[in-house]
Amino acid sequence: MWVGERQAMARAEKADAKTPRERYRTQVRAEVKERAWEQIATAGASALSLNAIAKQMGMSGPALYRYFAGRDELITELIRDAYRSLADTVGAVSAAGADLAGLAHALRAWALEDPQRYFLVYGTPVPGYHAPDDITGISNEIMATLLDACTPLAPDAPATPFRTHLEDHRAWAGGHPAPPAALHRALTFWTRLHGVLSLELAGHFTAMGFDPDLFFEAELDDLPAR
Amino acid sequence: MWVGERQAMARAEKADAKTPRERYRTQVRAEVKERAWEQIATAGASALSLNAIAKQMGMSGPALYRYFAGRDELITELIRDAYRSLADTVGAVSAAGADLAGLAHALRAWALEDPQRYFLVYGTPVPGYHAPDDITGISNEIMATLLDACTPLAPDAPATPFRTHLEDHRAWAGGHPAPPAALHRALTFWTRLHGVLSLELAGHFTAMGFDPDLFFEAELDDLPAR
DNA sequence: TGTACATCAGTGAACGCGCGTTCACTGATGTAC
DNA sequence: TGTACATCAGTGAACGCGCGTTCACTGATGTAC
Repeated sequence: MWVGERQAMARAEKADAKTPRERYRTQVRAEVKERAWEQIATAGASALSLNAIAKQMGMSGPALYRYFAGRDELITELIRDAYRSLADTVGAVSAAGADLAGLAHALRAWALEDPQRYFLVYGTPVPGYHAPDDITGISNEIMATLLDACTPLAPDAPATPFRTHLEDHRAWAGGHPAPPAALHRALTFWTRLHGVLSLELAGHFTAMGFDPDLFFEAELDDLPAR
Repeated sequence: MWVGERQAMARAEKADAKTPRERYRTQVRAEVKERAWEQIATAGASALSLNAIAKQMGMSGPALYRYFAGRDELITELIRDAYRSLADTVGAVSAAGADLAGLAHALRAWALEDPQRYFLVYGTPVPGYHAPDDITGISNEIMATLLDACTPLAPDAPATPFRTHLEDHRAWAGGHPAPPAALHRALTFWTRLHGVLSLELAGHFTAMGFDPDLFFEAELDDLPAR
């Protein structure tokens, strides 16, 4: 899409509280991110380049500095959006009354939709990089959804060393009233699904020959006290 | 016993009976890799740079081309070494008679020793990169060790859809005579431990407050028919 | 309503950087007679 | 044993590249009177 066309589209949009310039800004920002995701999907997050995005959009490199303070801000924004998207996805499914299995399928669908987006959230960390604080909030939101789904299950689960440990270390639950067994179940749900999913997304199953869907389903059936 | 031991012996033989120049060569190659690992641990694999390594060793950049055809060959070699190290670690523990829990602890220790090395094997894949074929062999070796450990357990496990599916899709087991339930158990062992481990290594537990050791132990206790 | 001014998107040139990689060359080490 | 030659490690200059980022500037768009 070339520059004039974008401007024309922004002008054509009506009935918004925003000024045309503001609408144009958000639109360009969105397209920059769009191209960024494409680039990440193609060559990985470490290959993301502002200049390449600009070229792809038919603009010069420095133009993007009107929209992002720099490469780091763009990446941070993408990570934030990824978390946000996951939290929304899982939150919507939960609000629609899904059980744990429903959450699991939603999570898997979200991951398969864009594997590199999943890895931006749960993949190999870059040593030294620390995500901004507000992302912790979104992360807690996701956890809260899991806890909601786990709380009604098996309230009389037996105590174990880890569960009693969790009674004293439940800060991460952010005040959620889930019993220790539910906390444990949420953690297990999270880590086990991440285990299957990340290996599947990384392609470790492709050469092995079995059906990832069936394996995922089997792992779901084994979730404790589903 | 298995193929791995003979290969290890062959490698040990190869290190013998070398001319001084050959010994020097292997020594420099080893130091290059050493620095490479340090660099990866510090800034991640995508930041690995031949010139930086050379500078760190007090040589000029082009000197390294005596030892490696280029950056790609070095990275491939590092990945191979990582797989090799994991296969040897897990193979040695198995040869010493460890059970599944023993394997799990060895795996975790190996991962914690150098998280970025773990991620080089099981972390975010770089789109487009394909590991050379001989790595598949090492990967199979690791799987074989897991299968060895899983085979004697619960030979009369009930059939499930996935287990019957595995009966027809067991090529990845490389002719290993494990029954379907053992194949399933090996896969589950692998993915579940990867789930806990990779999230721990990526630092997702640190802000949560609970003790990763206890969680790992709890996950081990939940392994089916341990 | 038209005019004057302010705002802002986008450009092109430029800077400095570090990268991977090649090449012709020097000097040291090993080898054969 | 010493001498002549071959091998090989390492250097420094150089190439081309793409990156992030800054800067002064042009033109278009919005705003106030």
